[in-house]
Amino acid sequence: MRRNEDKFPDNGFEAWGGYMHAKISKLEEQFSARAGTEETLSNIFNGVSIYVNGFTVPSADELKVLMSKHGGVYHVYQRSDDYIIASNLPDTKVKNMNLAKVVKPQWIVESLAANRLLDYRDYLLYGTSRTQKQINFRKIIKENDSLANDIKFNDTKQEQDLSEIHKTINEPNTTTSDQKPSKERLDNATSLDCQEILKQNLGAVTKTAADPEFIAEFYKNSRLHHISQLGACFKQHINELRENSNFQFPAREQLKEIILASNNFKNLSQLKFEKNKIIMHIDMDCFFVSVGLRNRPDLKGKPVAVTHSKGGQGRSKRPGVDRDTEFNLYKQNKAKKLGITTGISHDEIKIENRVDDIDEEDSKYGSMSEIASCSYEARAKGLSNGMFMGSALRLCPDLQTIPYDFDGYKEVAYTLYNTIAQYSLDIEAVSCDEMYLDCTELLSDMNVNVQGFATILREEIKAKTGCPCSTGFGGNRLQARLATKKAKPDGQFFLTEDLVEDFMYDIKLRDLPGVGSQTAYKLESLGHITCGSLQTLTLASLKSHLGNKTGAQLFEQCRGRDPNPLTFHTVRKSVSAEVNYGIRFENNYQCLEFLKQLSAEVHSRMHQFKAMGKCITLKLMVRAKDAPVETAKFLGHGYCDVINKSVSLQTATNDLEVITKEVILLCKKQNIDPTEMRGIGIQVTKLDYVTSRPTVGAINKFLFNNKIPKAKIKSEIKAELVETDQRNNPTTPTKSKVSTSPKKSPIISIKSPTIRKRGRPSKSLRQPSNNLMNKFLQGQNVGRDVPYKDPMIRAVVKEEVERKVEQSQTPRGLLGLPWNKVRALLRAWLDSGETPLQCDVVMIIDYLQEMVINKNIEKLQVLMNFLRRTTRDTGSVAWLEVYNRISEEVQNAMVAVYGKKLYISN
DNA sequence: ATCCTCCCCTAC
DNA sequence: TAAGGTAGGGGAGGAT
Repeated sequence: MRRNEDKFPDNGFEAWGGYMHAKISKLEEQFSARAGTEETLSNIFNGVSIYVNGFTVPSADELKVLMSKHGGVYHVYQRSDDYIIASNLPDTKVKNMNLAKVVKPQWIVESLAANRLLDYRDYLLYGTSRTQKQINFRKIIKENDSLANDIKFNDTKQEQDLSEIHKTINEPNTTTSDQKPSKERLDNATSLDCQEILKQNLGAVTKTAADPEFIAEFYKNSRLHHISQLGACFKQHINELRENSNFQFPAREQLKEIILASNNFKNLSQLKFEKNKIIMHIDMDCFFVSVGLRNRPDLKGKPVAVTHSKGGQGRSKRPGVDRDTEFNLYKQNKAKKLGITTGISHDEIKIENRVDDIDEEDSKYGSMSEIASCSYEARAKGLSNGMFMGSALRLCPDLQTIPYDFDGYKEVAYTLYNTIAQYSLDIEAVSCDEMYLDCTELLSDMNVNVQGFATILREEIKAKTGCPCSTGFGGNRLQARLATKKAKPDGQFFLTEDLVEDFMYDIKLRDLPGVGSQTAYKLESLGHITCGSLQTLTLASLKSHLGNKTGAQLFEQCRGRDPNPLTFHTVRKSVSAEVNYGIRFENNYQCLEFLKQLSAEVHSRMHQFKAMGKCITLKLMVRAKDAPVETAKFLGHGYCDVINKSVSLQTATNDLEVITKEVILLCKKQNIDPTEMRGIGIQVTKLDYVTSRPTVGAINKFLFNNKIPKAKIKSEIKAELVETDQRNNPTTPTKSKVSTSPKKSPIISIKSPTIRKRGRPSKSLRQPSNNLMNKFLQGQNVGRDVPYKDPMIRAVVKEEVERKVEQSQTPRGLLGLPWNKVRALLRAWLDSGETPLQCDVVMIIDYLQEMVINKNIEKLQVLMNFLRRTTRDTGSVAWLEVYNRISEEVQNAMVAVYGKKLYISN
């Protein structure tokens, strides 16, 4: 029995042990009861279980009946081995699901028609057909055509080449066992393409970054890449759920009913009203392992690790490898740094720790594959995530390894998030397997106590995903998180207010979020290991040792306090891609090609997030002077110097050519021998957001070709902001010329959702408070009788203004241009006869709304009249639509600002 | 004072 | 063999 349960003896929730099972079996009982009334007609679907996702034809109910009549199983909750029947899935779902078993309902229908179970793979919703592999094979050739300058394939030629390649591959004695295939083989190949294909299919050559397929291959296998991508993905998912939700949660009602219906559960009702906030932290237990064990129940209870390595001995030593020298460099560097400053890089400590774990002789040639996740049984033997397999095997010779299952992680994470989302959307996504939930409102609404809710939720998650999780509760995010740590594995813990002080006293500083090895080391050298001990330090002292912010944060944290609220909506601030593995160039050409590819990767991500950026940073890892050329870890980066160089553009861009050009320029400036490079990264910051395709619209072209002096724009924007700020601060006298109703002005910088639902600025303004704003604006007839006296609203206003000031440091779109210039631009745009682009329209709307907000009504009238006349003159329907939309949005802005539409005279 | 660049640190 | 990514917070120190 875990300690935390001892602290909370019988409060009835043990009875919940079977809650999910009860719920599921009840639903399934109903199903079989109903199904049982019909006789079984066939056994076509014997051994097949389905889960229906969304609207289908036949409907879920019909499918249910069909399954039961023909020997199959219908699940109300999705289980891991279910076929998922769906006719279409929303984009977000598609992104987050393992699509390998998402099947069209036709599969069922046609199987019935054929009176046998057809191959589901022919009915995959997003399927790659079974012949896909061959198609890909040809595609490689086509894609690489540009490289094969002189040789063009026609179809027949392709066939010949392919069969030749197959022949080559299949001849046993031609496969080389060396690191490289024999030179002659490559020279005999008919083209560069064939060489590539040969290399790939022989598997004899390991891909390095010089290979055009390397980035894709690397990312496909990189755990860190997946962790990072999934995390971002679920943050976005929550953003979207919140934007599209009506904040009704049917699961709550369901739960309430079950609670009411059952005597067993009555004592779960919340007896007292919890007046403080209750934050819940949910974290899956050793996530990767748990997901992997779903298919390997035989390994449950054993020490298990997820890794690329198969667990066998590492290969024999490669020539040139000198682990001692390399590890010593890390150690020396650490010592050197410690002598001069307390700062030590994360990486070195990480490596150093690993080195410490390794018995020199034993592990000199052990596998350097990293452990992504290990089970609690393995942890008991001293293993930890990130450890090398070599040292892990030494500590735990019977360690079982299982491979990665990235699709599985995604699927489970998706199920996890959607399960929680049935109860509340006050979720802060931390990563694919971890989140915070503000359940204050939820608990009082459902009239359930904390432990009861935790039990229900954990049961439900386990039932749906097959994976255990732990949850912690507390008055703030820090407490919730520490509670989870105590609860693990597969437990729950409520850190109540009265326990906090004692609880914090023994918490290790290293266990505080934000305190990593470096900070912990510094604190340790100050003589502090635990929170209790650190509480004796003064705020000033902490600040002087760790910096202002970090010091202040730690001061609060070691007392169990955490002023940071949950953030439900996230706005991305940078986009980057980096590869520090497999970087081995032979010449400048390969390096350049790689830079181009990596730029394309960043560009495509920017495109995906609709982001434009102003600042481009290139990060290079270069072999340090004394480091061995051959790294200890196969194709690793080894001991390196790191260089960061950035360039600030005048205008935000999402243009691939611009990015590539700047990146190459930055790289060339460093003048580094490409053969010494070990890692490359590209980051884009100072983001702006667009709604359009990255197509350069007419206005963008205009802006791009007519570079506006930075200083000028900056000063104009600053002036504008000062003005806005003043108007929005009730205590500051307003300077507006057209002040129709001064008391209403504070609300105006908040653009109503209808005004700001598109366009880049809306993104930055759409913050957690937006929901509040939404409700407020919808419920209150904005502009009539402005209730900004409400302190809550005022706080929101202030927040929005501050954010606006912060976001508007950079000029964007048309803002900052004089109105007559915009008029000229509009004319040129209309005259050009080009189809209006969404991004341009949004920019115009932004500009005009800005005029409304600035009460620049006269100039606005001129522009609107001009726009109306010229639109009429063009006689274009597309333009008429554009005009109508612009007009509508401007009117909306007027309602928000003045409380009424101002009709612009002709 | 405030901003910018180049780091470092942390988290998953 | 092996797949050492990525985003955000923050600090030091120089430029303005």
